[in-house]
Formats: sequence, C-alpha cells, structure tokens
Amino acid sequence: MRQTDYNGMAKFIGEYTVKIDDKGRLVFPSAFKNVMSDGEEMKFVIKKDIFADCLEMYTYAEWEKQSEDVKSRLNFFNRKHALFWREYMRDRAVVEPDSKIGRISIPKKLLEAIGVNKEVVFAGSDFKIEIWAREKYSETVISGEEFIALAETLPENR
Amino acid sequence: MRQTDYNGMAKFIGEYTVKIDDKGRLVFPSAFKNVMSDGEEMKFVIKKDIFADCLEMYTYAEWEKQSEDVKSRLNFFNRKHALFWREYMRDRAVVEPDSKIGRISIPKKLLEAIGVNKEVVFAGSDFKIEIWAREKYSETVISGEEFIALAETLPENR
DNA sequence: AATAATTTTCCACTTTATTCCACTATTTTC
DNA sequence: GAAAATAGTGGAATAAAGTGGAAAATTATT
Repeated sequence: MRQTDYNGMAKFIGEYTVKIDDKGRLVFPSAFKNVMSDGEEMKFVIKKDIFADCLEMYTYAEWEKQSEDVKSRLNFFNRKHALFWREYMRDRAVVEPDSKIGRISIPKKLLEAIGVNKEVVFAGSDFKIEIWAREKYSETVISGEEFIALAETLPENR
Repeated sequence: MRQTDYNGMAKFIGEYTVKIDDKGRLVFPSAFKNVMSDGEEMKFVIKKDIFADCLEMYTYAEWEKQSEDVKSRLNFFNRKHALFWREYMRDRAVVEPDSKIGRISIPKKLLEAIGVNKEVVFAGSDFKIEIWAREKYSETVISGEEFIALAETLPENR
C-alpha cells in the first residue's frame, strides 16, 4: 500500500534499524518505500552531513530541485563558486534499491565516515532521511531543557 | 543498464578511484558509462581546471553547448577576446574510452599538470567529471564551517 | 495460532578492474 | 634509409567487487 503527500513529494517519518549484509548492503525500510508516489523513481542521492556524523538521503527528485537551484546561483568562472560547488558535490552517491528486496549499496567511504559497524538507523526527517550508525544515533539525544532553549532561538512565525 | 536524466544530458555523481596501467591509461568507471544516454557518443573533452590541480572532463555534447555559448559572447576582432579564446582552447584533449574495457589515454602533459602518481580519482560533479591525483583530492577538503562561510558569499536566489 | 510480510543470511553468478603480454606505429639514431 | 628504441594500442587472463536470488529467521497481522 502506498501513501503520498499532497504535493507528490514523499515525507519520511519514523526510525528503522537494519543490519548490514556481508557485502556492505542494507535494505531500505519498506515503510519508506510505501510512502513514495506510485510513479516516483526509487532512486536516491546520499551525502555526508556537514555537521553531524550521519548521511543525508534525498529522493532523486528532491536532489534535482535542490541542485538546480544551487547551480543557477553560481558562476563557474568565479573561484569561490567553483570551490563551493566541489564541496557541494563531494562524497555524494546515487543509490537505487534492488528490485527483489530493496537493498541499497552505499560506498564504503561514506559508511566509514559515519562509523558504521553492523547496524544502521534510517531516521525519517520529512523531506530527507538520515542514516546513522546505531550507537551514535542514541548518543545525539539532547535533554528537554536543551530542546526548549533551542526552540526559543527560532525566528517567530509570520 | 543505462539511465539518463530527463533532458537527455548525463549527470555524474560519485567518486571512483582507478589505477593507472603500465602505459599511462586509465579505465573510465562503468558507473559513469551507465549514466549516459543510449545514443550518446562516448567521447569527452578534457582540460586543466583554471583554479584547482585537477582536470575537467566533459561529454562532447556538454563541451559543444558550453563552447558555443562562450563563442557567442566573443568578438574575434577584439584583442582581449582573441587572447581569452586561445587560453580557453589551450591544453584541451579529446578522449574516447576504447571499446574493450573503456580505457582512456590522457596526454602526459595533462597528467603531469595534476601531479598524478599511481592512482586517480574520477569525481562526478553533475555536468562534468573532475580528475584528480588521489592524494590531492582528499587534501582539498574544507571544514563544515568554511563551507558554510563560502555558501554565505553566494548570491541570493532570484 | 496461522498467515503474511519483511528482514537477514548465505551462496552463486556477473560485471568490472587490474595486470600482463603481444603487436603496431612512430620517432630517433646511426 | 634502415635499424633500434620508444610510445601507443588491443586483447586475454586473473583478481576483485558487485549483483541477484533462494531460503531461513524474524516480525507483524489476521
């Protein structure tokens, strides 16, 4: 069964833990599969998060939207822009769940970057999915007080 | 299996490390081959990057699009334009993966220009591929903070 | 509890990368 | 200009990596 968001873009919610197989692959949780539109391509772009020890996973459609927007603002004869673009593209990978059981194969380099051992958490985060080493994911929890303090730093709603 | 982008132009994403053979050739990663359109010619244009110690590799179609655009902005009776064009064309090479295993042979001059030793990284960068000496590629990483600082210098979205 | 669905493990197979060698063309030297 | 040296090209064999499927185990559902 498939359920999709009003504007056609999948929204990912929930946490799923999976094990890595002998070849370094992991099964993409079926709950996330079911959230995608019927026609939507099962194809994702993955990138190391800049601040946290996790990977960000976007649908290919979401990636195209984002990257086209970024590109449109760049002048490739500008040194800083060229530098920015290289970093923007660094350590990215395209993955596609296989047809049989929906396994994805993430480059070793990226798995090492987040310190993966045996188990991995897929954490739905609306327009993206975060991928964590299981142990590390629980370490990142902050206290209720810290959360409230953070919330107070947000801008007002307009 | 081949997969192509909506507008027919290949988008290269991902990093692949290959070794140079005894005659200075390197195999073009099959992942990049598979991203190209079925009819698309396996033919590329390579040039030393102006800012970084790497080579830029474009599909022939992408090169034609870009160079036509540049040309259209030039007046060849203008001394500066003529000078620009000469430099724009300098040290370019056309390469074509061989039919058997997809090896390409890059002019020694260009390989020396990026300080290649034994291993080379093909780094997908959307509309182009960057070619780096392995060691140098990792040296160019910048920190998350630097990246954010760079991002802030980019023009606003229009 | 039984059935269905999903996840995990295991193994076979295919594709891709690397090394090695033989052959052809081109340039250099005598 | 011929012989030698060098550079370039193509192919085969081996090694490594990646892919796909079956079946067992686990979890969820009826």
